[in-house]
Amino acid sequence: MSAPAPTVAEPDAESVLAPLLHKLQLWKPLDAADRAAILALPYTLKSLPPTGHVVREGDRPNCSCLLLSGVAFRQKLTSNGARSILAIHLRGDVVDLQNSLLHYADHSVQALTKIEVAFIPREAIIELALAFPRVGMAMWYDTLVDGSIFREWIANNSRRDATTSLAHLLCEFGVRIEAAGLGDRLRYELPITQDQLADALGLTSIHVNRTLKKLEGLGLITRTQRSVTVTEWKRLADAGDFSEEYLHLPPAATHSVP
Amino acid sequence: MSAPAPTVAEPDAESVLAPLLHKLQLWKPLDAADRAAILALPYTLKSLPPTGHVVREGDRPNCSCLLLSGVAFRQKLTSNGARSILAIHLRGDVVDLQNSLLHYADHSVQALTKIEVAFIPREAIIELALAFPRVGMAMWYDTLVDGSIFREWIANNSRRDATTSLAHLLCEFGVRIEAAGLGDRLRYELPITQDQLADALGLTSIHVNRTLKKLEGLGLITRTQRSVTVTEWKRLADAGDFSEEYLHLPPAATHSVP
DNA sequence: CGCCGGTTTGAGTCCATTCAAGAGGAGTGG
DNA sequence: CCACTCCTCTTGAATGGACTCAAACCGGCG
Repeated sequence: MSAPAPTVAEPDAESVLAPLLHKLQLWKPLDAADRAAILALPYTLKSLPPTGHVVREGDRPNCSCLLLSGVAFRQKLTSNGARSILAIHLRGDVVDLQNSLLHYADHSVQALTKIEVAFIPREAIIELALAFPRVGMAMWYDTLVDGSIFREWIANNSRRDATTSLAHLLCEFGVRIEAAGLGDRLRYELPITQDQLADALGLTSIHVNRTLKKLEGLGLITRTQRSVTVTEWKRLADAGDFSEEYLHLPPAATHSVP
Repeated sequence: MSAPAPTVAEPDAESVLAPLLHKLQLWKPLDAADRAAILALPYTLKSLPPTGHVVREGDRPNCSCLLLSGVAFRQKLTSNGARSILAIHLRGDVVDLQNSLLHYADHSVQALTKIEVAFIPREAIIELALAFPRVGMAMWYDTLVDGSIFREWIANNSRRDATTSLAHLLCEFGVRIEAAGLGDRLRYELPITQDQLADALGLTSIHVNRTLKKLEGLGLITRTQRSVTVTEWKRLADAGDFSEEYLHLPPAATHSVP
């Protein structure tokens, strides 16, 4: 690990971990030393094709994994062979703090699209958190927000019908894509199959298909190949019982939508 | 909810916050200074009757809340008037880190039984985490484990049928009660109504009732008034697709069961 | 004793599933 | 450029697990 120098050590070193820095600063300001320490984290780059595994359930990983580009998801398998998708992750998300810090992977993390990731040794993260407590706090906050989204998913998959929960999920994607600077909540690309949507909602892909058509019929969304475009935000949010407080985004992270 | 005024440590201060210390040391060793700092946290005691609110959805709490005795739960309401129970908490759990640190309560926390809680000002927790990074790490770990349980609940409520998910939940209660030193996984008291079980599983109380009777008929459990006793651990765990890795308990925390 | 919250049971209904089959696109290789 | 294949999407019909509605049963408690 190199010393946190104010000058650029490597031309692109800073830019590679920049998404992490951006994410951690969403909630709490960090000073120059904090920022330098984050950017000085050691890492290994890797590229994975769709369905490639970042980590498998049951592994004992010793690296965390920062998602640099593309979309990834967490999943768990049940004994009856069904799959449950637990979370969807975008650029800047640290997708494997949980498994790495806890020493045991209670779920898998896989690429949804082609992704690029940076593997960061667990020990480096622990040292960072101990030496720079503000950074540790920031990562803790990130974990708290993840937990908030998990809670919303429990309610979404337990107490909302298919139409409502699908609309809700589409809203969440829109807001998070916007917050990550990857698009507009009103018009974003969603590179996810109906099969995967079904596993994220606890439904069957057949019913997801029918529900998508229903939302389309209601004029809330339009669809093209394997992607969904939201056309009526307000009505979709109402249909999905969606309000974004649970994402705990700072005001600056989202644009106001009339 | 208003902030209870921090009180000066009393003679029995150490024993009051001891459950917190015990919980935080489950995963990582802490040194004497760390332990002393935890026990020196300011707090206000409060007792709540069943259904009493620790925090309400939409509040902006400035205190976290440590559960000293009794059972509490987190819940969210959906627009159709349904309730989703997101977590059950036992002695030693810090039940409101999420809402307090994130400044906005995305869900409510309520007493299931009569409970005793210690309110701890948010600022004191933040200062503790910054001044004693190992303690900050320990709290972060605790949040990570909470997240792991949330994930399991997503899968449980999405991809398991009523019989399996109920059996799973009964197993989780048993292991956690045992780990908290409150009883034996083979024979524990469960002060929860079928209505509440239903809201935790995304079912109706009527169906929970029938499913409980089914498990009883299979000889996996026996029931008395408002409490459940597990009689056949192994078979219940099999029926519930349960393995306790997701609880991330240290080996010492659970007794081996033949 | 009579209320009251929780439990139990029955009968009918419905949302989502299963089963089955066809249509559409994207990529591959001849 | 055209098969050919694979994967996903789409649609229909029948089934089923969980729900709704409704009523009776309990046990604790004022």
